[in-house]
Amino acid sequence: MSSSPTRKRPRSSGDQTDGPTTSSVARLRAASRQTYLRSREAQQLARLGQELQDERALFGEEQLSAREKEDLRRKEERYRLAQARVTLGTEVERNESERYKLPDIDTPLGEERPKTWEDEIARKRYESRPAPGDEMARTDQTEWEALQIKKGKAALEAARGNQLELNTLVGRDGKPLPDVSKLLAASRRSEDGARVHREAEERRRRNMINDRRSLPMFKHREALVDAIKKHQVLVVQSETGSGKTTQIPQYLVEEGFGRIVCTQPRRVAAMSVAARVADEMNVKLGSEVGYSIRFEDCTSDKTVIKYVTDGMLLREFLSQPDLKDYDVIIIDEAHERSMSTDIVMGLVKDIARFRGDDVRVVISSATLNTKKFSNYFDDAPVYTVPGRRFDVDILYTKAPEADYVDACCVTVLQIHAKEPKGDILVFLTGQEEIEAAEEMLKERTRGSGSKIGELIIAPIYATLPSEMQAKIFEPTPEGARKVVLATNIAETSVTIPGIVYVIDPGFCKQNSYNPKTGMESLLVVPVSRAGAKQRSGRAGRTQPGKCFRLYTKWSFLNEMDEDTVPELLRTNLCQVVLLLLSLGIDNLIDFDFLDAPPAEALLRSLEQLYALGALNEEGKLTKVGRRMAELPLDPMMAKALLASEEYGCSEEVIIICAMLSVNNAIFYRPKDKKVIADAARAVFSRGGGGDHMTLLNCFVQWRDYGYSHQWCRENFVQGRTMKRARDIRDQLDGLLDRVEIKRSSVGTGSKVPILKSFTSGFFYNACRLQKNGNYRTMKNPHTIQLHPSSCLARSEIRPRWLIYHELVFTSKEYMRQVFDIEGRWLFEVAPHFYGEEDVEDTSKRKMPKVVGKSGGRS
DNA sequence: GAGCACTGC
Repeated sequence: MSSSPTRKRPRSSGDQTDGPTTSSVARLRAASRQTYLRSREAQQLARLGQELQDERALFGEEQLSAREKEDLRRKEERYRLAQARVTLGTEVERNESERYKLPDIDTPLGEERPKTWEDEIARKRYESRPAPGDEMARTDQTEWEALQIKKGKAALEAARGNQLELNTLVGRDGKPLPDVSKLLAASRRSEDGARVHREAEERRRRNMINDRRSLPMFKHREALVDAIKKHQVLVVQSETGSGKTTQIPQYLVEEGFGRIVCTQPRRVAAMSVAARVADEMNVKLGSEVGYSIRFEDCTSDKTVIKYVTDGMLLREFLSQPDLKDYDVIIIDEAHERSMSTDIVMGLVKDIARFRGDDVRVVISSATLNTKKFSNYFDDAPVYTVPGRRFDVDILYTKAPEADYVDACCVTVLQIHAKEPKGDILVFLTGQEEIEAAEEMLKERTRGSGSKIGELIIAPIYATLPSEMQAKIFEPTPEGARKVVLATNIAETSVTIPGIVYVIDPGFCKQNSYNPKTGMESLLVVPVSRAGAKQRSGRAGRTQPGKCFRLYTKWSFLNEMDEDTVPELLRTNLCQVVLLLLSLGIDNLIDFDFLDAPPAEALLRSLEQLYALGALNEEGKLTKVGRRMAELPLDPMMAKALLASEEYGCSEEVIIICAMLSVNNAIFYRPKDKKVIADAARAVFSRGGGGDHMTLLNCFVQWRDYGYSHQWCRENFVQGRTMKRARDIRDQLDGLLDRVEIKRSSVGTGSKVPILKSFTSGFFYNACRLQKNGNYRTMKNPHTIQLHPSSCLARSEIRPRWLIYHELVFTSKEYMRQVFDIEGRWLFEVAPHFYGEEDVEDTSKRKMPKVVGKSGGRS
């Protein structure tokens, strides 16, 4: 239709600054998708039934392996249950008494309540945590992380093209094999086993040594070590698969360098790389080689190579501003430009000057744009090591695509029909699109099952429960093809084996922060050229691949940004500013950032910190500020926690802070069980107090049930997320002494002190009900909506005053995580911020005036 | 009356 090469899309990056303008095409698309999704829900059950029939018809019982049979049986059971549920359907409320309930655990006073199997599991899990430093310390990680490590190892091997190693991690039946260490333990039971194991172990070691020697990095060993000896700061540029992360630290140790720290942007990477290096060096993980991540320090006095998350290293600056414990600091994956990496680089640049020849710095990046890093570090030399990856054919469309979800499905089907064997990875922006694409693909492959091979559809996004995420790692059966529908989680965080084709529509959801309004926006924007390259690279990990870009080459060259805007330039800086101040960096405007954030964002952060009492009039850190900086929380939450001491409810407040820290991923809401899931959730909201008390009730109930996984399933709560909240709660609990907060609890039924504590931290986020039913913020008057996920969005009564946890612009300007307060609390907790006249109950006096005026307002 | 990319301490 149009000859112009612009692509139709819901919102382009240009719209961001123009405010919430939506093109009519996008509106229509959104509307039709809504309708589609609604009708889809009704079809869901019928489809499951159909699926079962198909499966029975396609593969008779005799062709199935034991595992597939088991799967089928489960599916049938699920179908039976789902059908039974539908007949109950909307009568859930009334039939409450007939539904399955957890056994009553109330017991007479003074009696210990009987141990249920959940308790037993919780206890075992707890007790089985190995001490730090244990071999292959698989400590208190979630299944997801355990899986990730396996995957990380497999990916590492796959990147080296070593099929043998891969097979030792994933068996032929697709089940991940147990750890080497577990195999070892098992085989030790017999003499024979011990011999078999020894031989296998020797073979494995020989292979590993050969592997190390065959890495591209190996040829550069001497030159690289020399360069590091010669130059204080060295930038190493190399593609993934060259072995830089695992090899450089080993080379340095072999050459007699002292203690080495290497940062990683992700926890799992730090753990899996450390495990790999310990294995290669034939030492116990946690001894000479270790890792340190939040909740888990797996290092010892002997540790010479330590892998840490960049956020962790940032925290280390607090206790050791010159990092004198380390002789070499390696900043890996610098090209990702995570917020912590950027700050760490700024601080490392500083200590490099301060410490002089006593420290070595290596910046490691995968992009070609290493010039920037080099310039930043006073023209440090760049050492380039070629990577080892396979060619990827890049294909563009001739004309822009109007509906990229549809275009993705068409491309998938084309690949499936015409291209040789190999799995497909599709990048979409979010859960909604992934679900829509999944449906579309299922619809279109229905009935063609026998003509072309089976198409296995596997979605993956961060909030998908871990059991379902595991599907993407299952090997594709012979004759079938797997298509993975992913968010940008698959760009960096997750590596999926066997991908040969990548489909890239060129969009992703990106968060950006507006310091003026304090609003975050989560909008669909075009990816950068660097992002597109990253995506296409996912096709060439194990063999040559193809990448289908659903946009024109012209768009790629002319419309896309070179690089993704660094995170530091599009986030709320309060926490960063507080950290830098507590490191004694007072003049933030002059701090040497790789890319300096807008001065406005810095000023707004300083203003907020001042309002919270973290700074005094001179902009110097106060005692309150120093205590706040100790807490791994957003300053507002940190303030709420400090205030909780006064209100005698620190126990409750740390729970809520922990629950707020895990991102909106607590309540799971399957499409086909919305009603039940919502009902389960509503129970936690009884007793009022908004979303904050809902979160507290949820956690407390989970705890009362022995942190049971079964309880989570019953209540549509994500166990993985709760586990994380518990870890954060425990960490905060451990920090209470350090920031001198007494443990205190208000017990049940008393919510006012808790809400007042949060008001002390979040008074800036107060808003008031307008006559037209909307809410308007107190500062920077602005009309905002209650997010539909809030428990208050459903209630009949609209509270006069609300405080929100965060403001996010998606389709509208929404406040998320909200609780109701009394206006006078604002004056009570923040008299420096609100006048008495701001918060007095003006309903009687001013109402007529407001009514008269409200017609012409936004 | 209607919705949540991804990390990290």
